Amino acid sequence: MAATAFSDVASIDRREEVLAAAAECFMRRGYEATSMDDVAEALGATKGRVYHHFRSKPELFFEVYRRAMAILVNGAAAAEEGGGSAAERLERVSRIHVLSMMETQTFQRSLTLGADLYRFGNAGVHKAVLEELMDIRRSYEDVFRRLFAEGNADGSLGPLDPSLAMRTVLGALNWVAIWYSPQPGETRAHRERLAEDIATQVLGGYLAG
Amino acid sequence: MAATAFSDVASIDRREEVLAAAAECFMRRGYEATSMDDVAEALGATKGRVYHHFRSKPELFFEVYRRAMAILVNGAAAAEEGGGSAAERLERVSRIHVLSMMETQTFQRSLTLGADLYRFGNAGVHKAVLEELMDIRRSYEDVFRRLFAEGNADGSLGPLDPSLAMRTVLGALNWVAIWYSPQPGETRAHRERLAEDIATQVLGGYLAG
DNA sequence: ACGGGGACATACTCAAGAGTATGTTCGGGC
DNA sequence: GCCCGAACATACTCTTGAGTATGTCCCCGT
Repeated sequence: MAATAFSDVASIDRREEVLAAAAECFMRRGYEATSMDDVAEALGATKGRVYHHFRSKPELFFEVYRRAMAILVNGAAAAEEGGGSAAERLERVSRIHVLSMMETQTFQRSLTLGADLYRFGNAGVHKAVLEELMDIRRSYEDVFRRLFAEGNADGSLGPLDPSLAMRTVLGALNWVAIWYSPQPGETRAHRERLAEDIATQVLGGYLAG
Repeated sequence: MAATAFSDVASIDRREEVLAAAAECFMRRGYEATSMDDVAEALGATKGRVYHHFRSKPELFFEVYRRAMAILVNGAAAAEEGGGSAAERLERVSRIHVLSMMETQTFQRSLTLGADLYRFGNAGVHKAVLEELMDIRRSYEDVFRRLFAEGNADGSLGPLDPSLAMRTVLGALNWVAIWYSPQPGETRAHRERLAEDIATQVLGGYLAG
């Protein structure tokens, strides 16, 4: 049983490798431009391995997307636990968000690709799954919307339209995944510092003044 | 001669139609997923027409990109002419930027696609052209960088890192092209009002204060 | 009125890529 | 020691799509 469990873990790791390679490829070439052979080549393997773990290209992509969203949702939940004013919680959530953009960049990039895919997804990709993915996205965005509304109520944030504020703030934060490129010799402390700077600057205009 | 000139104008318009259709397709499906047949179908024509005006798919895309950048560059130049403090000019440039994101959304979306293409552009697409396009982009970003630096000097903007500020602000502004969807019955006045709101909110955190 | 070229349409070629069908290997349970 | 299934690799099929080659229409100058 222990051996079986160990084997399962190893198996999961192998699947994880495929997922990570796929995220890398999707980030570099986009969804359509990425071939299953590309993913396999990034693994030093062949298509057989990829198709062994994932039924199809859309399913592979959806898993990458789900993983990316899970990272964000878990991060936000952890950041909200500490309590404090809406502004304080918003600041923590934003910092973790930026940190995720930097440290799991390849996965996070797939979020934009997924949104594009949904916007006018042609046939082939299952509408239902995309709908589900967009729901996850929306509920995550609601975290920000709610925090802005709360800040409006508790006075820690200035008067504003929560939806518009959410969009501009998330825009600035998400953009990090686009321009950020990890520097050689960079430590986690560097990234945390950068994330703090960015969050502070971005939220500066929304604080109660 | 007048007839010839008139004919040229008509000819240019026909080319322009292809360009606009291509921008629409690139926005909806992305670069790779867009086929030349898609563009033709959007025109109610065939590939023959597309290839008559543009040598290849990359060249077609590059033209869309160049057009998008030209709109931004011209807008920024016009917005800067009025003079005033760095903060005032920055506010005007930002407003026009957002307005362009909304009103020429299909073209503006290609900018992100182009950047992605450059990041790890595989063979086929000419590296030299992409390099040129990125130079245009960089010089446009320099407008913002310079305005932040000026604002730092003239005291109209708070102390900040111009490069980081440029990235966060442009992130928030560019994101508009991603979520914005024109509403039926929407007028230009609505968009100008929205652009003003967005620019004001985004820049709020950077003003001297 | 006619010859030529611009502005397309039609009909191909050829390669790439998604998905499949069928080996092959190798470790663990009996 | 044998067998079986997980975890791949190999070798196909079949469609899609970029690019090309060629035909057609029509307007414009001479």
